[in-house]
Amino acid sequence: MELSLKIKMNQKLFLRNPEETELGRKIIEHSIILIHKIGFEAFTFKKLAADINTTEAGIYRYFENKHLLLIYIVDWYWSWQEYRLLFCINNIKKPETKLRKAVSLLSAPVIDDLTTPHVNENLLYKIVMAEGAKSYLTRNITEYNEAKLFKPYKDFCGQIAAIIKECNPKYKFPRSLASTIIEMSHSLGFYMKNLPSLTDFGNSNDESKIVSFLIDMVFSTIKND
Amino acid sequence: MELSLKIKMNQKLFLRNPEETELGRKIIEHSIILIHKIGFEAFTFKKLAADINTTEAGIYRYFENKHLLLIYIVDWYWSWQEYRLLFCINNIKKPETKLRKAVSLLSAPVIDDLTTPHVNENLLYKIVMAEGAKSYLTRNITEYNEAKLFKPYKDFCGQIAAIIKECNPKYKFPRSLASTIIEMSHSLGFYMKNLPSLTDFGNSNDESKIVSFLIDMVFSTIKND
DNA sequence: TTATATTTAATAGTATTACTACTATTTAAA
DNA sequence: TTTAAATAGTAGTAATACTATTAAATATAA
Repeated sequence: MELSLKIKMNQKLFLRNPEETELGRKIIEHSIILIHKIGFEAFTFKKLAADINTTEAGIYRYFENKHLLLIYIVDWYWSWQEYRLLFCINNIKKPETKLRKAVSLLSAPVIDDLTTPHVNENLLYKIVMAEGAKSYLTRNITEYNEAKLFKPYKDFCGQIAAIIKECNPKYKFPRSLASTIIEMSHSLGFYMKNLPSLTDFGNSNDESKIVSFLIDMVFSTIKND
Repeated sequence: MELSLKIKMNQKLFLRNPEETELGRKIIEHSIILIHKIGFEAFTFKKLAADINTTEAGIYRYFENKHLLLIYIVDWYWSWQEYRLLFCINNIKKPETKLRKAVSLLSAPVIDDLTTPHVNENLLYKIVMAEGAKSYLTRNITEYNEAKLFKPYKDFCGQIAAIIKECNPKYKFPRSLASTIIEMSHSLGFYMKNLPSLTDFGNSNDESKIVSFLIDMVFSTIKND
């Protein structure tokens, strides 16, 4: 069986849909590789153009600027994570088990999903960890939010919040706890590698410790009622 | 009584100490005002120079680039918060009370500290909320970390972790929990204003709800042993 | 088929940014 | 008073983030 996964993206992210042409797909594929390699600050459309044998203007026909391209790939990531989450908790009845799986999913290092040929999820995971916050830390946040550009992240947060509410319908702060889990699963992964003294894990590179910390915190919090 | 608070900053942050000259203090004062006004991305040394009647090159004599200036003011903020924390928990014996005070300190909106004439702490608090993560989300993180540029943030985290350990010496993840509190007190404040559906507070602008959420989470977590 | 739109792409520009090098001026020391 | 050290200003440059113009390819209509 050969599957190919396609995620429908918000039209306001691009001038022309990169999914629809060979050049567009190459832009996505190589922007992930290049941002991972040199970082978002040093990343330019000119360098990307050189990598895929097109011109700077060629890329501007797809994306208005590099920030919207970042939001595009970050949105793609959260949509993919939501799909993965729903897939992996399907048929599970116990909400506690679902929550445990969700936390593991977020903290475990990602391996490349072969149903998406032009997206390397492992690199994308690292980009979201190191640059993801920059997608919403912008002066345009209100405008972008009104255009629903942060919907995938919010939807994912909503899914986790719903599971938390299943575990304890009386718990007062399901959304805040959900964003805490999501945010910290990535932040602690970043800290562990770069600023290990902000964690209790050294730079052990052992993500299972992040899972232990978060699971303990989450279940203590929602059971304490 | 007239007090004047001075924080000793890491020498590697600057080429010439901005605390020591009138121009230097103006650079700090107006960079805070300008970054708050137009955001870190749009902020340039040229615009700052125009604001304080000097030249671009004049500012380059103090700071190598705008990113190091950002780290400077963010470092200043965390050093100041640590000083505030130690001041406000002084003479308090019960570690639980200390922890409660610490969380409130982090989430409450800051008012200008008059002992620091050239720093507007209220604006600085907003900058750290909206741009603070950019100080360490950089390709130079390893180099900067080796130069101890993130020490003030780590020290602050260490103080909170120590209080957590006082509350429950057996708790396994004091540092991770400390960074969670610090990170989320700011993130949730930002979300509440900009992406309210990621919280349970609407855009009520009521920071006391963040405090309730965090206090409940922290004490549930450390007591559950 | 030919003429004419329409789409697509490459070239060559511009304003701004992030610096650096050089020159002039002021201040301080010998 | 001379000289040197510190400070400030001017004028550049390479790169960035775009935009406007022009050229080529493709599709459609007469």
